[in-house]
Amino acid sequence: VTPVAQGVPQASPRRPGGPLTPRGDRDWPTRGIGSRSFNPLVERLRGLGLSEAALGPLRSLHAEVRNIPAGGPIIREGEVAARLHIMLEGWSCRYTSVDSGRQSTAFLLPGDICNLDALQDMRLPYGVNAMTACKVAVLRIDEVRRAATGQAELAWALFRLACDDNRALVHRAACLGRRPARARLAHLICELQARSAAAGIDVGGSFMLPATQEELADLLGLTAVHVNRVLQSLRADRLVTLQLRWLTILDWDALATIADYAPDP
Amino acid sequence: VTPVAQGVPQASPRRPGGPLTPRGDRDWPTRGIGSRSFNPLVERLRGLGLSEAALGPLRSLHAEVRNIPAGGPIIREGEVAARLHIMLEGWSCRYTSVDSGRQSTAFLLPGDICNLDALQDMRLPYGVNAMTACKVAVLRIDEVRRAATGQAELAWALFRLACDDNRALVHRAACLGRRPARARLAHLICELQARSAAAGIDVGGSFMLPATQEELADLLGLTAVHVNRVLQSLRADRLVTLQLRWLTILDWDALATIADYAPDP
DNA sequence: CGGAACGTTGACTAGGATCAACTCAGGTGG
DNA sequence: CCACCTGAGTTGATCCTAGTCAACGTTCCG
Repeated sequence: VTPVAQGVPQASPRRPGGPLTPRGDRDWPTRGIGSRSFNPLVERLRGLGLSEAALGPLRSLHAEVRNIPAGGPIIREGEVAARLHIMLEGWSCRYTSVDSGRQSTAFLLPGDICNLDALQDMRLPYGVNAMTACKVAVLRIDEVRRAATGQAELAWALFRLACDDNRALVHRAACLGRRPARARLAHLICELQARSAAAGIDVGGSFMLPATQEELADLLGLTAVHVNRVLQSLRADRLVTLQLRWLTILDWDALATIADYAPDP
Repeated sequence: VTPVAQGVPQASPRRPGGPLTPRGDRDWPTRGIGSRSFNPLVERLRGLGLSEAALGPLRSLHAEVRNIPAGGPIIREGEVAARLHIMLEGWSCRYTSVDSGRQSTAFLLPGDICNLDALQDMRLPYGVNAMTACKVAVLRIDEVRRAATGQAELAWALFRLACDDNRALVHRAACLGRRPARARLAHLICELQARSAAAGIDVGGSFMLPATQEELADLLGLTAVHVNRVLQSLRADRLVTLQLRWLTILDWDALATIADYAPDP
């Protein structure tokens, strides 16, 4: 075997210490319940320009906060979800199992609602898994429904959120169906960079990417091995750096070109 | 060339006469406007169990009816859509263009709303094309918005519709990302059969499938050539028949097994 | 120390794309 | 009426992207 000199720093899978909880802890018996009386759904909707008056009925709702260790389930697939889950901290992914593995349909970041459609039908066609240690707000669906009853502005805002989800899915489907692996990965990187920046958790062109290569593969409709290879090629082309679960974009323009990435304004 | 005896009746692309308008007419100058004062949105929402009282505000809306010839555009991609489109007759497809061709995200049948999310953002990331001659109801978005203002039950129903769309998209993404061509096609056939049956436009195991192989390919994330081959293999296995744009399922169980199809109850 | 999880790399395979040719039916225009 | 064109379907040959299988390195952890 030739001692390949890549020229680009290789990824070292484990960071010595950092913001990310190690993946090893697959023991999630303790989901610490730190219940307070604050409500992230209110914050999320306020961000959409909802009036304080419209938010009123939600205020009284009690949100439980759950801590889920990395790798733990937030929502089990096929579960009848009696609760609405909202990401507070950490990353998770929404996935659907098919015969040959799983397909992720979204990465969920702080502020994202895991199972919005459970308000309409509690039988979910997907599961949600924590990719890092997560803090998740949990509200009882029946309570949310009750609070929303007769609240037109609120219902309209939820409709809005569902439409947003919709667009993201349309986009993802288009990528999965018609784009080669390199473009898909490049696009994902651009997208996550933008989302991290929007969430204010990036650091000048760099951001934390806690996903395993296998988790990336699940989202991209590829295998982990192939994600690895494509990633290597992006590294070789000096487009990105990924080490210690921290991704840096070296050449945004080139990457965006490959990705055919267009941020929506 | 050997005169291959397939044993299975080959598809003959053109039916002599039937319900389907020929694809040839790519001349859509005349979009006959037969405006009446009826409202399909009301019908669609009533189907969801909305009360008559809640439907009231929508009743006054004026719906225009447009006739679109086969192949014509219902909504142009990238258009800023000032109108909501609802399928009345015929089939259309919602697609998104990407560098290498187009990806369809849904086939739209009578009753389906083409661009529900336009109520939230009129800049659409997709277009809609008529696959057969279509009759489409058209409502002005600003009017619908105005009529919906303050109507909680109505907004909630729209939210519901968006969530339904959402599930379909999640499912499609999973298929695109993780299933081989044969399973995708088989699944699509099962799905369309079910939708046709639900719409009451099937005839005992058979239904009209007006889509071109290229249009199927766009939805399935394949090429037309490959769709053809897979279709041939399904025919050879005596699972389906497709001729004159009329599809018959010969062995539902086998097909559903290949497709891993599970109808939602 | 041994095992688990993750990343990396190589060799090989296969599913689907690409390119190209040909058929067939319908429509058009000379 | 026929020549020609177009759109759709079919088929073969070939290529290539991505999957599969396998081995190995590393780090972390019990």
